[in-house]
Amino acid sequence: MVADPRQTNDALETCITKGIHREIIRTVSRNMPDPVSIYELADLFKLFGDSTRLGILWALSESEMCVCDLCALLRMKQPAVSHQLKNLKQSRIVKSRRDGKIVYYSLDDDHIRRLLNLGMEHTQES
Amino acid sequence: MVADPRQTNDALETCITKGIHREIIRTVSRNMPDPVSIYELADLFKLFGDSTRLGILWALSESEMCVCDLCALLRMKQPAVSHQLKNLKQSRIVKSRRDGKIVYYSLDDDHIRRLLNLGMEHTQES
DNA sequence: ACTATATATTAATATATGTACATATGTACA
DNA sequence: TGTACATATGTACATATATTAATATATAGT
Repeated sequence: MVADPRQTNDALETCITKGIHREIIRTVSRNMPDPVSIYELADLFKLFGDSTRLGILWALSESEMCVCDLCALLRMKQPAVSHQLKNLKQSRIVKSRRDGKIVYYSLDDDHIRRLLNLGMEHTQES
Repeated sequence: MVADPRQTNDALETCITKGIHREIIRTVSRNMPDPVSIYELADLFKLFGDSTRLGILWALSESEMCVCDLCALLRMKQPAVSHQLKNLKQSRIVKSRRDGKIVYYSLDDDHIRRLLNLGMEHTQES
């Protein structure tokens, strides 16, 4: 929960020693995204922050796959996979297409793949 | 919780109709990162998946700031800020330096800034 | 229409996570 | 060394989130 950064007038008095870095606070405050954007971004990352979903996402970054394939690959129960796919689809991280009985899932756009790779770069480097 | 994708032999039998897309599963399975990497990556993204921390991170992407500054900017209680900074620091997302009584925090490396921007790009575009 | 299979949904429970409060630690300065 | 301030930590509580099992829906083929 983030307070609205556009109303920081009295917040500047929060510090006991009041005037510390007032200029920085004002400047940063002007450049902060609005709270709604922060929320939406947090919701995006939240979905990346679970190894189950991340496994699904990584798999889909390699190839379009059906639910059944994902179950086999990740050794998960089908309802669990469907459940996570639903979350991911609602946030437009993955998309699906149906071919008869089978529903194929894939990443919604290339940002997702780039986020995965960039994140992995960071965790692997140190 | 992700099962070890290197042991998918019998998992291939999970589907009732057994042989669906066996080749895809084998190929993707070979390209999956090991489970530990998936976990670490999930832990990274988990920390991005909260609007409180994301506010802190965005602020720090604009400028190095002390705890007190962050409290004022985000209108949060000091222990709450410190608590999140501790999490972020443990995962090497932020780093700190002390100057007398004051501890300054900043982003640990440029991957973090790029992840923030890339994520924001994705949420803003649709 | 009936059956089998692939996927989706629902509800219950367990677990993880953030928050708030009290308190502790560390640093500077008198 | 004693006081004030900046930051850190620990615990309890509330809430969010994942997981599971049971069940429902949708589609294809007979």
